[in-house]
Amino acid sequence: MNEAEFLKSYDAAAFEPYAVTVDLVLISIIDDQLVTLVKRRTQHPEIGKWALPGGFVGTNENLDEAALRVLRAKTSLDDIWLEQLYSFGNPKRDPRMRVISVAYFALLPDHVVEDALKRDPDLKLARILTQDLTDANDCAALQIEGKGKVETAFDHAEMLGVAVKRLRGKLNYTPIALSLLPERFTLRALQTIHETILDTSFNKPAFRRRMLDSGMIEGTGEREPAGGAYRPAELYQRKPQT
Amino acid sequence: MNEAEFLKSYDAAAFEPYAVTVDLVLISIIDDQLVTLVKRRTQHPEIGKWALPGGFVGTNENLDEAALRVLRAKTSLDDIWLEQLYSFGNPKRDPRMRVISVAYFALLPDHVVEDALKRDPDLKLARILTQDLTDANDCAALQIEGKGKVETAFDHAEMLGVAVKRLRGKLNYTPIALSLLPERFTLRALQTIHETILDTSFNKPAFRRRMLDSGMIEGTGEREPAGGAYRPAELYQRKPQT
DNA sequence: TATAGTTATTTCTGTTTTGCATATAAGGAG
DNA sequence: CTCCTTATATGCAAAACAGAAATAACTATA
Repeated sequence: MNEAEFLKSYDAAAFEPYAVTVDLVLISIIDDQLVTLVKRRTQHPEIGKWALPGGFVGTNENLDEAALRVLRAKTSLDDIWLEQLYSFGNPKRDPRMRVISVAYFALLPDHVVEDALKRDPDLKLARILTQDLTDANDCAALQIEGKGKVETAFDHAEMLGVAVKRLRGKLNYTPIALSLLPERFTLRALQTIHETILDTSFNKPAFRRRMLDSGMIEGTGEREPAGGAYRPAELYQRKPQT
Repeated sequence: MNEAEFLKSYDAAAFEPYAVTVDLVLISIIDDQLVTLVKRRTQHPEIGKWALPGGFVGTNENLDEAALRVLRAKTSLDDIWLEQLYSFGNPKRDPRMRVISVAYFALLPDHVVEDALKRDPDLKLARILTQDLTDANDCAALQIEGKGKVETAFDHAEMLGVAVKRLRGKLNYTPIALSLLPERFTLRALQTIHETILDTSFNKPAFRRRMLDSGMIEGTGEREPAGGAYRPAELYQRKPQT
């Protein structure tokens, strides 16, 4: 379609009934596995498939507010990091009508996930299978409990893939991983988070140095409660922004 | 607004006449200055202010296609790098109606800019003033010729700011800067591009090494045409993806 | 009370990267 | 042929980094 053809359809386009929605990729790490919150669709279209939580953008709220509202409905929301991810507007992405969806992306510490699962019994936890996420393929697959791969609704597999890629990219130069941990944490916990997200393993002293030198965290002189039969680790915390 | 209140307004929200548009931040570097293409608004609202080129998303095209169509209308488009930037949906951003705008971001080599200015005589070149772009402020100001700062329409200053920040962020780990250069270029030209975008200066041998080691470019054995009274530099080109 | 087992933390050492200074090369002008 | 300018290569010290090894702190058990 060139510019001239487009202009002819201009008025129609401007008033075609669009819907604008937000969809939330709510990522956490539980038992050293990358997981996300999904709901099973109970209606057509895409009935039976797994979908990200989402909702329409309200008349008087901006996009961030809509995302926060949906997030607040799912979680108790104390200090959740949330950012806009990408917008999806394929004309065929929803067969009912033209829907533009703005995907948002949040990281939840595990206790927030527990809370979310309690509040909304339809929410389920799905493991994100990153093997399917390659340079050539932006989509991630999901696995629910031991069931093997499950089908994802609409273009939500693509949203998941973009979220994981963004997460991986930001890990190196932002304190984003701290959003997955409680306020005080051990270096081992932080390293496990990094390793799970990037699907690699790191040398321990090197990782320690990298984190401390980055200025994102600082030691609190305190130790973790001595539970196991080993030396308790020091607790660290986020360093206030410079 | 909580979930219950929102649900009451649900049906209305779904069919409120939204418009979805794309706006293009078309960045180039001319005479060692960061510039972008803008049009002066001739109608209310925001009459007289400077706006980014944009257009409605058509009924049967996805967001990328809409952005490409608008870009194609402005340029001869041979091998332009284009990516989605961010979506803006403040309810008050356009007083006429609710408009969700998906901002896209492209880098144009200077000959493409010349072409664009010829095709659309309303397009003007504006210098991007990055001094106004700080950690606390996402907005960039514009300057047209020698006129000093000009006023920007809608939330376009914010779009510009986000674009410059994205550009700066990607410079280090992607071949994005090559989009601003012809196919073959000298290392000096590439360094000037980097310096202009980041508003710093680099050590020459170090920059050379960094670029060559990054694997993004490779030498072509050829030299630039010997024009000035000095040794002609070797011409480099983008290395095909590994 | 000692000792083994486990993990945390620090120290040490060699390697790689980086910034900068210097030297050399290639062209034109006079 | 000499001078001037810029490109490119080389050399070196400082800084950043990775990994191995040593040490510390704790529990459990003999």
